[in-house]
Amino acid sequence: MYLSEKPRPIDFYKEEGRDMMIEVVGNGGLPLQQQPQQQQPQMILAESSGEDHEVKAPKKRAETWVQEETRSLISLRREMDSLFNTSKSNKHLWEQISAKMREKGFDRSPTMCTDKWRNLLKEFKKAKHQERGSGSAKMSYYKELEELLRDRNKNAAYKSPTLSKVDSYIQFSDKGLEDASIPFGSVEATGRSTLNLERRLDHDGHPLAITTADAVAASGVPPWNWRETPGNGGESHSYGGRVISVKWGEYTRRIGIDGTADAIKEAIKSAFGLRTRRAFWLEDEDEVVRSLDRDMPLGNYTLHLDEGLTIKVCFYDESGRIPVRTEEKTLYTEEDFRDFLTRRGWTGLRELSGFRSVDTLDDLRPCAMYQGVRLLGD
DNA sequence: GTGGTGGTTAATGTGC
DNA sequence: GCACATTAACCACCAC
Repeated sequence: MYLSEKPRPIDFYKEEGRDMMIEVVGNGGLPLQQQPQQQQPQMILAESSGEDHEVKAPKKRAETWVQEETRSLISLRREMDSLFNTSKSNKHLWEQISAKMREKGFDRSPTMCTDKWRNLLKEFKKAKHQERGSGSAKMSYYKELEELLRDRNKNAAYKSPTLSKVDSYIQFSDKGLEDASIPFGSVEATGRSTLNLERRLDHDGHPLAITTADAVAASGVPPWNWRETPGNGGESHSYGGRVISVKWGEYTRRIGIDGTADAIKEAIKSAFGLRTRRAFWLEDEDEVVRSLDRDMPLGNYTLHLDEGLTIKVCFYDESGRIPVRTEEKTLYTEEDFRDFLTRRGWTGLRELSGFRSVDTLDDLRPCAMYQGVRLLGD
């Protein structure tokens, strides 16, 4: 299940010189990221002994990062923060972060991760200067950044030439946003926000157009992509329909269930900012999995996300005989699997121990090592 | 050469 | 359709 209705992010992998490129797998596979057909760039391929092919492309924005992506990035960057400052080059670290992002279902190249991180820091600083102590919504985006920077400050071993500059921004603490129960998202202190999805649903006459927004508003925490807009920040509507409480980790959301099953799913996805393909389900307090429908019992539910199936994939050089690198890949759906194969120009996988060929997700074995299988003649 | 940073450009979203 | 806001992507500069 892919939870975004938007087209996949256009990932112009940029390796050197900040030129836009398309990542090409080293063993001659198809580009990992492909251009939409309607906007095919002029390709200027630069062969470099079996390495990446560079592709110049007109500037094209990738899909805007959603909350879950941004939080993953911050989390990963935070985990590796100590490594960043002991290394001359951080390139490989960003590659690791990018790889982990992909494992989570987010196609973001190292450069995209780097740029996002830089832009986040810039926004963070800008917001602090402009909205010092205002308790604005934007500040809550950066609570985790603030914590990271504060951690750095505490860490005496950490020495960065830019630390002093960064630190000049982290003395600020927005008390209105210190509440750890507010996990993420843009929080307008006085009211509710609107969501892109909300408006889209509304225009489509979707039965959950109001339910989704109001159920989330009831939690007081709109999803990451919600924007504050003039005219909707003052009033707080209470939702009068059937509402369940859904818990995911430490986060709890109230979800309106007066719509169809699909609408309820959308509401859950919106409320938690879910954008990956991972399947999910709800269990009640007796750990009974409940189907989503308007007649489901009211009460408290726990959200469970599919853990996926992780395999190892060994990539070979153009001769197909010399292993070049190994990647871990987590797959959630058959569609995920097919997409993974298609991007590399593979028709299936072959298990290295036993040489069993696999072309469906169900036949994959967790943690097993595979190599790509191409069509004969390719 | 690389990373950090500030500033800028431009694609895209949003409101009217 | 236009104006404006947001933000991904890019550039230039500096420090090391």
